[in-house]
Amino acid sequence: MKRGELAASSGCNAETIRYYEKIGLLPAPRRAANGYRDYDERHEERLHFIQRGRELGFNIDDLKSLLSLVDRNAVSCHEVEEMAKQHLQSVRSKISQLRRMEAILAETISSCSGEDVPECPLIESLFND
Amino acid sequence: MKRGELAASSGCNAETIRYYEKIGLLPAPRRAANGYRDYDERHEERLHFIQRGRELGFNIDDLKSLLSLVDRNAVSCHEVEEMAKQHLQSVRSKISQLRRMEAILAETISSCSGEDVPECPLIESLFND
DNA sequence: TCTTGACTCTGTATTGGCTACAGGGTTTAT
DNA sequence: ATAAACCCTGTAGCCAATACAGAGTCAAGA
Repeated sequence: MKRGELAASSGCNAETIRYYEKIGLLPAPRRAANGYRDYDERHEERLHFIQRGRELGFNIDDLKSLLSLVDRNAVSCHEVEEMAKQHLQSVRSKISQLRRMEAILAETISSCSGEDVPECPLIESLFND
Repeated sequence: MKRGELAASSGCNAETIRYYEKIGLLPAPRRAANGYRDYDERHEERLHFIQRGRELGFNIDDLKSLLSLVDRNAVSCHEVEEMAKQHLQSVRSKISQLRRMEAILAETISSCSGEDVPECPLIESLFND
């Protein structure tokens, strides 16, 4: 499986795959005679893991730890749980931040006359605390 | 008002103030005899505007547009409303994405035994699906 | 008065997580 | 046979800051 094929099957950008290899997230695959990377299903699985993790907001270092746990073949459920809990907390705080933003935006928009007047409540809400 | 004072009064990092000037978001202030930047209340207000906007998730370009409307002294409420609406939409989509993450994380954590077993539901949920 | 520390100046490098490009080689389809 | 589409490498760029190096300036204490 060449890089472009893995990219297509995973939906991951082909350059990103090379990047993941460079930073040590995805192991370097064996090379075909022509020098092309040759991936197998294990790479596919691992890339999928990485993609899922990224979607869920784990950063590269988180994923390195998670994958090192996997690689040791001695996954301590407890360690993983701890990371996930911390992560859940940060997700929840992001949600509440965004909710505040949402409320303010929605409110100021609703108070907007939509006319060509110099008094725009949105602009004003940005100036005045 | 020197840079450090503006930084202290606004809570903005002093380097960030210089950065905002460099990218044309905050106008260059006049210089004191010693070459130090000398800010006035107008800079303070504008920086506050920028900070509020960034908090609300507007990016630098958004803020440039908003500030150019302000500077033209011809704020069209309608233009601003459009930007805010688009932005509100993106905020809402971020929220719903995070909600999904939250649900998956919460679910997998709750299915976690917490023991030192090699079958970790969280890890598995990242591999499978 | 001297000195020490805190500030300011400039330009540049670094961060994270990619993405894009330049300049070459190879494969595939027509 | 040739053109398009892929692959290789290394490097530069993106956003929104942040940090650092090396120099100048200022205010307070000994």
